[in-house]
Amino acid sequence: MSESKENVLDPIVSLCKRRGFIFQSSEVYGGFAGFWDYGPMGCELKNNIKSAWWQSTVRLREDVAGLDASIIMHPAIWKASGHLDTFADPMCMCKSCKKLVRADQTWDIFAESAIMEALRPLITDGRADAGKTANWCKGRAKSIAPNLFAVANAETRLPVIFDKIPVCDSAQTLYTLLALPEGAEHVLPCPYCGGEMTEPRPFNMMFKTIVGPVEDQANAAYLRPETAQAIFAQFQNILATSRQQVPFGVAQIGKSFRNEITPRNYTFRSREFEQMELEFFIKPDEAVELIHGNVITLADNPDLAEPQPAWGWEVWHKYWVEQRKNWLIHTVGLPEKSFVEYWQTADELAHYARACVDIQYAFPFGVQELEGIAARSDFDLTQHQTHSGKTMEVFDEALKLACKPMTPEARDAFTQKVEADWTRRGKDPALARQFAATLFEGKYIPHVIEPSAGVDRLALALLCNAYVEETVTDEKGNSEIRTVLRLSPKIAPIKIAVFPLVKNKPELYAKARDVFKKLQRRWNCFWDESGAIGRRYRRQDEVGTPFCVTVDFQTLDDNTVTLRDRDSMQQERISLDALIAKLDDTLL
RNA sequence: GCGAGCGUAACUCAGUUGGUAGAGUGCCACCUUGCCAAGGUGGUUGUCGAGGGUUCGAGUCCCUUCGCUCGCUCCA
Repeated sequence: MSESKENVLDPIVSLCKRRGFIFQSSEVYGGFAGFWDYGPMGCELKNNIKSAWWQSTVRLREDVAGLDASIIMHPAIWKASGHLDTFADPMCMCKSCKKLVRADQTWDIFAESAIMEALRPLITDGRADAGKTANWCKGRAKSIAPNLFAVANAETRLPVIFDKIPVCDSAQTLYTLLALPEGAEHVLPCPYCGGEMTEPRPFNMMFKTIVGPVEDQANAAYLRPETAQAIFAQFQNILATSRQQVPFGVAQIGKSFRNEITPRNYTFRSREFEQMELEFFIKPDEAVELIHGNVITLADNPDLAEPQPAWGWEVWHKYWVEQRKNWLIHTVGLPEKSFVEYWQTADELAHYARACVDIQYAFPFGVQELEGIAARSDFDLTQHQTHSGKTMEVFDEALKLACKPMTPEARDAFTQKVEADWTRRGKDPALARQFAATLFEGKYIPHVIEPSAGVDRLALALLCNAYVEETVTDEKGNSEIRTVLRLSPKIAPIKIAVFPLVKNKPELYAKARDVFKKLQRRWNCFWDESGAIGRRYRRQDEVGTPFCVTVDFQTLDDNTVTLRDRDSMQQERISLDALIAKLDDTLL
C-alpha cells in the first residue's frame, strides 16, 4: 500500500501539464514550492467551479449577499481572530532523533509528568484513584503548558503559573518539579528519545509584509490566512446596505495564504490558495425561543428543504451540510460515494465551535478534507466587538415585540434557564444574565454557520475523479487506451468543440465557421481543423470537452450536424436549433 | 526544518568506464482524408533543473542551491 502510494498522481499531473491545466509556478526559474499556476484549461475549470458556487450560493438565493475584501487587512483583525497567536507556533527539533515538536507540547508532556509526580503521595496514601488522577493531570497539563512555555523566557511571570498549579508554592518547587537545574537553559529534552532539543524557533503560518515606505516591524501586516475574517469585520456595513436581516449570509471567494511547513500532494496543500466561504448568520437559539416559543432541533426530525423561522443552530448547521453535499453531487458532479461526511468529535472541535463537519474526498494519496461546515457560535463577531470596541449586535424587531409583554417573573425564569444552560455548557453564567437582558431589548450578536471550501482542492478532486483510462476496441478488434476526463459538463473548461469534417472544401469550411461563431457567443468553444476527425475527438476527450460538433456535407443541405458525446462516444444527427436547445438544457 | 531517492525535448523515457545529446509520442505546415488517435511529405524542440569545481574535455565525478517524490513533522 505504501509502495503503491508513490506516484499515484503522476498520470494526472502529467495530463494537467501536457494539456495546460496546471503548471508549476515560476518553472523557468526552477519552480517555487507550494505555488501553482493554472493554464488555459485550468483557469477555465477554476472559473467554472467558482461561478457555479457563486450562482448557487448567492444568485439563486435571496438571503445571501456577496463581498470581495482586501487580502491585506489591519493587523488587529488577526489579533482578534486569534491567528496571530495560534499561527505562530514555536517549534523545537530533537538534535538526535530529528523529531519536530511544538515547543508548548514539550512543556505539555513535562507538565503532565511533573504534576503527576507531585500528586503521587496522594495515590500512595490511597486518598486518590490512580487512573482518575492521571486523567486530571493530562487536563491540567494542557491548560498550563502554554503558560509554562511563556514563562521559560520570563521568570517574572512565575507566580501566575503557580496560581494554576496548586501543588507548587515557589520557583524552587517548580524547578524541582520539572527536574530542571536552576538557571539552566529552559529548553527541555526530547519527549520521545530524551535527546537535546534545539531552541524554539517561531513557525509563523502567516505571510508577513511591510505596509508603507518604512521597513519597520511596527508597520508589519499579514496576507490573510482565510477569507472569513473580512466578512466578520464588515458585518455591520453589509447588514446596513444589503437590506438583509438575520438569518442571512455573506459569501466571498478569494485568495488566502499560509506559509505551510510542508506543501505536499501536488496542489492539495499550497501556500497560496483560493477559498469559497459563506458566513451564514443566524439568531441565537435563545432569541428563537423568545420569538417562537420553541426551538426546532434535529430531534424534531425537520424537513430540511426550506429554512424555517424556528430552526435552532443545530438544524441550520445540518441544513448547510445537506446544501453543500447536494451542490457537490449535482452541480460539480462529485459522486456521493467518493466522499465522506465526517463529524468532528467533541475533543477535536475548536473551543468555540459547537459542531464541525468535514467533507472528505478519497484522493489517490488518502482521504483528505475538501470542505468544512462549522457552527462557530458567536465567537468571531464577539471577538471583533471586544477588540474593536464597535458593536456587532443586531436589533431584531420581532424579538423586541416578543419580549415586550413579558412579565418580570417570566424574564427572571428565562434568565435562570439561560444561566443553567450556560453553566452546563461550561460558559460563564455571569455573562448569561447580561446576554438575557440584551435579548429583552431585542438585541443579540448573531451566531454563524460557516461552510468553507477550497477551490484548488475541489479542482484537484474533480480532476482525480474525472480521470479515466479506458480500453477501446474498434470493429477490427484493435484495442487502445483512451484517456478521458469525465468532468461534469457544467465545469468542463471547453463545452463544445467544432470541427469541419474536411478542411479543403471551402463551402463546408465556411459553414463550419458559421456554426462555431454562433455557438461561441453562448459557450466556451474550441475550433479544430487539423488531423483526422477521430484524432480531434480524442484530443477533446483529454481535456474533458463533453460535446463535439462536426459539420459535414449534409449540413449544407439541411442545417443538421453530428453531435458526439464524450462519455458514450455515440453520435446523433441534430438540427442546429435543437442542438442549442439541448445544450442550454445541459449547461445552464 | 531533518533524512532518503530523483531532476535529460511539451509528455514518457534511452544515454555504455567522463569524448560537445537520442527514440517514441506530441506539436506545426502542406497534401490526403465522408466520423473515433495508426496515410504521405517536410519541419519544430533542449544552456541535460541552476551555480560553482575537478578535467584537455562533464548529461556522466565533487560541492552548493532550487524543485519534485517518499518518510518524520505539521496541518482552522
